[in-house]
Amino acid sequence: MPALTRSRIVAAAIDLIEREGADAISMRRIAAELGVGVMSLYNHVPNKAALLDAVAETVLSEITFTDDPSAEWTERVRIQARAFRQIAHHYPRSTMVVVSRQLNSPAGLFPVERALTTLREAGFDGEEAVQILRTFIAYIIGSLLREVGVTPTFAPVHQADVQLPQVDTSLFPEVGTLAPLLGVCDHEKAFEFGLDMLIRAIAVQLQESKEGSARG
Amino acid sequence: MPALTRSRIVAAAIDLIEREGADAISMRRIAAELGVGVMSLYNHVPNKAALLDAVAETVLSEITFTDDPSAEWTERVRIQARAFRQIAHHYPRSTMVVVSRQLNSPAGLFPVERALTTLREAGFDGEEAVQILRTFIAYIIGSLLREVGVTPTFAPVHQADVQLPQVDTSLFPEVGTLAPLLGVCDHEKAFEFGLDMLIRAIAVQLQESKEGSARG
DNA sequence: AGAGTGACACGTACGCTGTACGTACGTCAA
DNA sequence: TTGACGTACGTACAGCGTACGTGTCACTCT
Repeated sequence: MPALTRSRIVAAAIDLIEREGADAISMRRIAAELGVGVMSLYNHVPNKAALLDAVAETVLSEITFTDDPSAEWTERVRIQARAFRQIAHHYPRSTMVVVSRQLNSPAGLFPVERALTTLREAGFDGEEAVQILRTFIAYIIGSLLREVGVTPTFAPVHQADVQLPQVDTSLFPEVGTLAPLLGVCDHEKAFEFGLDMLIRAIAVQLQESKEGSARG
Repeated sequence: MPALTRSRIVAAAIDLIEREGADAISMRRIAAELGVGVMSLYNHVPNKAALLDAVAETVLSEITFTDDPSAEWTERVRIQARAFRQIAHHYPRSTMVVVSRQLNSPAGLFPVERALTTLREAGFDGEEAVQILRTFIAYIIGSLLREVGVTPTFAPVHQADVQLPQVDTSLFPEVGTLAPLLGVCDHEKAFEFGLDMLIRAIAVQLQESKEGSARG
C-alpha cells in the first residue's frame, strides 16, 4: 500500500464523486476507500472544504488546450471554450464541484492567461479582453451547469428524456407547442449554438472597433 | 402565533438563508426560528430537498417582468434578462439555491413562456427561439453565479476587493498586466456587456435569416 | 352525547456527518 | 540513548435528516 498522500486523497475523492455522486462523499467514505482511518486524512488536508477545492483544482488542471497559437483567433477562442466543456465529459459528476467554487490558484489562472493572450493578439484592448472573457466564462459555466443535470447529484448522469409533466397549454401556449424541443437537449449542439453567437458578436465588435480607431 | 404553514416555513427558510447563508439552514434551525418542533415541519414539507425546491420556486416566482409587449423585441429581451438579475439583488444568498436546482414548476415555466413568445414575435422559428433562450439562460445563470460570490456561502456578500495573491508575472504576463481589471468587477457593467453582445448577435442572425428567406 | 377519524405538533431515537483531541508508533538528529 | 517530529488512528462530541410512535385537538356521523 503506497503512502497516504494529498494527491492520493484527492484522486480517491474524484473517483468517489464520479462513481457515487458529489452528495456521497464524506471524509469517512474517502478514508474507507483508501483503507485508512478518517483522521489520517487531516494530516494532508486541512478540512473538507479545502479537499473539495483541491478536487476542483485538479479537475480544472486536467483540461488540455489544443488550439494552435497561429490559427485564426476566432477559432482559438472556440477551441478554448470547447476545452472547458471537456470537463463535463471527463468528470461529469465533479463538474458541479468545479463550477461552485471559484479558484484563484494557478490551475484557474492558466486558462485565463491563455484566453487573455488570444484576445489581446486579436486586437482587443485590456478592458475589452477582460469583459469578453467574463462573458464567455459566464456562458460556459451556465452551459456546464445545465449539461451536468445539476439537480440530483446522485441521479444517473444521462437521464434519457425526462418528459416535463403535461403543461397547461392555455396558460403556456408556446411552451406547449415547443414541448418536443424543450423536452430534449443536444448539449453539444446547444453549446456550439451559443458559442457561435458569442464569437460572431465579438468579431463584429472588433471590426467596429478597428474602423472606429482607423477613422478617428 | 399563526398556524404553521408550508409558505411560512419557506419564508422562514429564505429569511434564514439571507441572514446566515445557505450553509446555515437546517431543519432544526428553521423549526427553532418558527418556534416549533423539528418534526412539525414534515407535516407540510416532505423533506429538506423539497423545501429547498420550494425556496427556489418562491424566489423565482417573485421576479417581475416589466417589459412592454409593444416595445422593440431587442429591448424586451434585455429587460427580461435584467429581471432575472434582480434575484441576485433581492435574495443574494438564495441565488445559489435557485441556480443549483432546475425546476419544471409553473414558476419556472412562466419566464420561459414569456421569453419564447417574445422571440417568436420577433420572427424566430421555434427551434431558433429555443436555442436562443437556452443560450441566454446559460449566460444569465453563469453571471449570477459569479455575482453572488459563489464560494463561501457564509462569507459577506459583498467582499470589497479581494486582491488575488501576487501572481507570477513571468508565468502569467497578461494576468499580471490586467490584474487591476481582474481584481474588481462591476457586476452590472459586466452583465450588460455580455447581454449587449448576445442581443446584437441574435439581431444579426435574425437579419440574415430574413434576407435568406426573402431571397429563397 | 358518544364514537370514530384525520390532521397536526412533538419527543425520541438511529445512523450519519465534520473534526478536535489524545495517543501510539515510525524515523531521524544530537 | 534520548528526544523531537511526522504520521496513523480511536474516541468523542455536537450537529444533521428523518422514521416512528404518541398525544391532542377539531370535526363528522350515528
